[in-house]
Amino acid sequence: MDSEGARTRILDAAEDLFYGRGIQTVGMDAVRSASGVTLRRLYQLFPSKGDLVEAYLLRRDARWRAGLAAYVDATGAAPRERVLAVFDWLRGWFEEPGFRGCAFINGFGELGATSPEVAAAARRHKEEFFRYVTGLTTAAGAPAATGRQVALLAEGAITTAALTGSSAPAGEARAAAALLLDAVTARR
Amino acid sequence: MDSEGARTRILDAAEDLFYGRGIQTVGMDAVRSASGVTLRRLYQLFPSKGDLVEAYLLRRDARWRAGLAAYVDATGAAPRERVLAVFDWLRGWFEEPGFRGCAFINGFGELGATSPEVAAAARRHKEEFFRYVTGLTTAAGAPAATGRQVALLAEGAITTAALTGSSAPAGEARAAAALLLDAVTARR
DNA sequence: CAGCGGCGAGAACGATCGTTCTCACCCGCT
DNA sequence: AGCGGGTGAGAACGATCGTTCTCGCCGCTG
Repeated sequence: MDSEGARTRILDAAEDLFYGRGIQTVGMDAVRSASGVTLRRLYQLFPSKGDLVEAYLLRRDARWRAGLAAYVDATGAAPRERVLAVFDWLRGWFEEPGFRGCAFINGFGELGATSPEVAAAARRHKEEFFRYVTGLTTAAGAPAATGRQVALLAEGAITTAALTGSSAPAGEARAAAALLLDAVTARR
Repeated sequence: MDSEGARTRILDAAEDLFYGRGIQTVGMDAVRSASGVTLRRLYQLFPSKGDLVEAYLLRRDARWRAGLAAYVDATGAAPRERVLAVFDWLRGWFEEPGFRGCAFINGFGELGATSPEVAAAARRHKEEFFRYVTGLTTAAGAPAATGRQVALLAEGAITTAALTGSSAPAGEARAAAALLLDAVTARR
């Protein structure tokens, strides 16, 4: 019963439930029974549901972006291929069982209007993602505007994949990104 | 108190509230007091909250797509400019006060996992939008794949504009769409 | 050994929400 | 005039949820 283990057990359960069913839909009791922890422990570690939601989003943001960066780094390819690797990673994500879109967009749609914390977490996540993609595209010799356009393609692919349940948008977005990159770096 | 007038008053209030604050956040009583209708009338016309939500999404889908199509038709320009007009219309939408992203993506994030009706409505809406955009791009001489890519750009612009509160994504997506169109129709 | 502080399990509380019911009232018909 | 059916306003009901409290138990300290 060390409190560190309980913390991650709780966060694991909360992530499964919040991401899979929505935040408002799952009650604290569901988190408790899924994590096997007692209700008192849960409230000791996360004094309110808002705190738990914030911790869930924070950890998911860090993991998501670290996973993407690790994949891109592992390709070790040329700058242009590193940009396109983002979409390969997205395809893999889309095909994971239980994929249900971007946790931050979902959370924003659900609570963005009523919870400033959730709205801010979603904004930070997208900001960091845009910054990361723009870093990749400028390394490939494209202007910053191209980075934002590539990020828009990724964004659209994520929500479209979630709605349609297909991973095809990853490939379509990837092809569009390649076209954009080539159109803009050809003048080197 | 004709029932037709009550119906639209209720739907107007429901749209304001559901879109502005989220579906689960607003109770039937809020819809009642905002519409000025009695609770009994409300349940006569919409026997359950799910029915009201469905009607809200249905009407919003029809209005949204009709507004877009009317704008594009009013430009009356060449096929290529008709595609780009979509993004001009999006910019105008983004700048409306109270803009909070796509009602269907928000609803899907909130209830997609628990309400098959909401999920289906969101899917139909995006399908119709993709079909419309693809129609515009094929009229401009581009293959169907380009249509889907342009739609992905629009999709990404919508959610990014909602999160950042800026209408800039409309312009960035528009420029990217122009590039895609030109790259693909140059070989005419 | 006696007492005490913390823990697990779950009941309890107060608020909210979707939905239905009560009750007084008014309208049109005979 | 009298009556029945529908209406408006809001109370009431049952369920759920976030949060806290109770109670019995265990291990530690003097």
